[in-house]
Amino acid sequence: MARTRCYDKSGLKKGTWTPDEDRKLAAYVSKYGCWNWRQLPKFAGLARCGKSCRLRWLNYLQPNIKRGNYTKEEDEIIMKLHAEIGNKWSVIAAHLPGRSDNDIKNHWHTSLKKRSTREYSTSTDSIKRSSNNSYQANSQKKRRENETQLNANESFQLSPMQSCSTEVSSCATIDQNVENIHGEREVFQEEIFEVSSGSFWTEPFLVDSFNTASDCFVPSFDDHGVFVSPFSPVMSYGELLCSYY
DNA sequence: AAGACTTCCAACCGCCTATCG
DNA sequence: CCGATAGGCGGTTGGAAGTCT
Repeated sequence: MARTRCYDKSGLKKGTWTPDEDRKLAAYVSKYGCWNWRQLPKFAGLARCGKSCRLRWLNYLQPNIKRGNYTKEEDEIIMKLHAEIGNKWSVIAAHLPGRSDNDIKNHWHTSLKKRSTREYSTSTDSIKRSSNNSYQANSQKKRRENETQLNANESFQLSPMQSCSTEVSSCATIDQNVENIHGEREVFQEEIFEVSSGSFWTEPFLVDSFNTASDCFVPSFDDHGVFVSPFSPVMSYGELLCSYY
């Protein structure tokens, strides 16, 4: 399922994320937020590109992310929105709290697309019958699309999961105890990236300070070293990792 | 049992837009 | 205005896992 691990020309790692990388990223973003995705991996001790880190965080590591087990209601919402606005996965994701656009996209391509095609083919006859009203229907649909887009944008802005800045602020108010990750102190290859001298915004990430208390969300890990989300009611990242490792 | 084929999904890639100096 | 940089999005791919023959 996962891609093989390899390194690109600049020495950045590609492919499957290891539990260790997940811990580093989750711990860093939970504590400091995503202040700059391109610089972040450097400070988090990751040999990854910023985009890769961002994707990993948004799709798997961030709090209250849901995995698998789409409900009937969620399926219907996806089908309905897709029929209205097309492949606007981020907009659709804004209507499904806890679901990432990538996850929804995959779900669409793997199961809903076929279902949609089937339903479309069975309803073709009725569509033909109603073709006389197609012009009216189109203009109504366009209006709906605009409204949907506006609504989606509003909820997108309000969603704590979607914006970087809200991630930072919300993360900064949740309790942190990174020392409990894997039941041990996190040990990084790079002990200290730079001498600490000020606020987070000017201060490079001091990895060894994980054992200090702060107000961030803590990605906790159970005895087996798997991530346990304190938020997800459906499937924690720990459950996901359990299925892998 | 084993090879071929299919399904599923994590992750990458390239493009677009926004922001900043 | 323009170029550089960063974030975000949608399309696509690689490959493990499952199923079929």
